Amino acid sequence: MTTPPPGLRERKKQATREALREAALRLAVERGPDQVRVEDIAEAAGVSPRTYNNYFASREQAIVSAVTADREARIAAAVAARPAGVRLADAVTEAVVEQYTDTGEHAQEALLLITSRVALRDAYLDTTAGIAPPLTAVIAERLEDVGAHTAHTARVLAASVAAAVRIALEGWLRPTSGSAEAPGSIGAGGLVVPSGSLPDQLRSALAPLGPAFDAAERRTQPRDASD
Amino acid sequence: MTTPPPGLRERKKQATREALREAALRLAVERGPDQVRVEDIAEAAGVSPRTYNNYFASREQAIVSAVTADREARIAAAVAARPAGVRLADAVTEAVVEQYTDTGEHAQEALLLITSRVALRDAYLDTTAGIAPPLTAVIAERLEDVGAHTAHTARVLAASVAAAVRIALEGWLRPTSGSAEAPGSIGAGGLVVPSGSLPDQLRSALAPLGPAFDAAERRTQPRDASD
DNA sequence: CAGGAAACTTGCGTGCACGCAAGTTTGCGT
DNA sequence: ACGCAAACTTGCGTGCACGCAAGTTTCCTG
Repeated sequence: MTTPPPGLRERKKQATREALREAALRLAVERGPDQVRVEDIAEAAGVSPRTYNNYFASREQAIVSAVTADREARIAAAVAARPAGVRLADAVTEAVVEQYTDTGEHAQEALLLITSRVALRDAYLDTTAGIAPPLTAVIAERLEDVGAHTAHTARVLAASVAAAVRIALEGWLRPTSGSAEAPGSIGAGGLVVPSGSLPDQLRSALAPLGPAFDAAERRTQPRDASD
Repeated sequence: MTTPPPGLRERKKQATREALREAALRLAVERGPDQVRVEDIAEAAGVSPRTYNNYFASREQAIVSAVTADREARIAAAVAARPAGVRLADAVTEAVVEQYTDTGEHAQEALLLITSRVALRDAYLDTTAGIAPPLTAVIAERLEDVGAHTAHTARVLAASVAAAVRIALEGWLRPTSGSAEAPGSIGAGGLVVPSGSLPDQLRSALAPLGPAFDAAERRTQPRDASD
């Protein structure tokens, strides 16, 4: 199920993707993000510029993906790894915190780079949307009910988590000035917490969703209170 | 506060934006979306192409915005208009349903056009993100607690609503047929008209968030159970 | 072990987003 | 009333996303 035959073709594809990721990040760090053209990345990875954006839709995406990589899959796996007894809300929260705080080795340097450019920051924030699909799957699995209604609920919850994570990240790397506030809207709580620790931001952003998770769990397993 | 003196400059700006919206939609309906260039829209609105995308970041955005227009503000207003007694979750749900089902006059034709092109469909879905900021403000106002914590909660809830709405819309116009229609004929044979009631989709997508709203409300007004 | 289909790469061409630096208009203070 | 400063428009140039139509590699089936 995981890899029946990995397929030679598929491995080359992943290798190319990885090469592009690495090249994009390396060049961005070396020269500064604005001095890197798609052509350069493609050349460093040994493919044509046209092939480059068969893999990435934007220059920023390539750089950022070197950091986010397979974070989506990791989060889902981390949730699945939690024992079935714990509150689903807690399982998700801890899994998210775990995967976002464990930045890895050179990721720190990359994050510094990312925060330095608005376009990169935005691309990084956009990656949060990517955690929804795998989260949907793993949440649906926890809500063992197989009804279509449950599937729908899982999807909404996963998307909400993604949105909350995005908000947390936005708050965390707030020191940026470029804000795209909607015109005509009143100051919607403009005074947000001066970025504290990332785990705290994540937890407090996810907290409001707790009751929604609890209710969803209760609907499918009302009997299971002390198991 | 709402309109001290609108300012002459600001009105011209809005007029230009409106002209671009209208021109974009009209041309797209007349010729088919792929036969409309930014240059055409700009010319029809009487501005330069460069000015055009001081207003819109993409061609699709201009077309879609003619339909969505000030839906964001309307939703927020609709929420604010509900009596303070009702469940916040219900207020939000009904406001959203109200504003999305009331398609308006010629919006039906436009929606047909939008569903016919993937790029337009995506742009339309992206507009759901725009309802979050005004929703945040109005939700925060309902949760009368002034703490920063409440502001944060409001933001997360608003973003979750936006995500849920997006999911509902995705499900609504799911029939993602290829629709590689030949240029020049719109509404020829690709009846992509999604069935299923949109209000139902919206309600069931928003339902899972109900408990989260309830909990948020309870936190700020715990005494008020039989008022 | 061929043969062929499906997938992937790539050169080419088009339209577009956006930075930059004038030029022009609006609005305000003196 | 006058002129200044900020905001808006716009021509120009650059890099990029992406459709299209070969050419090439991988994989499967008879």
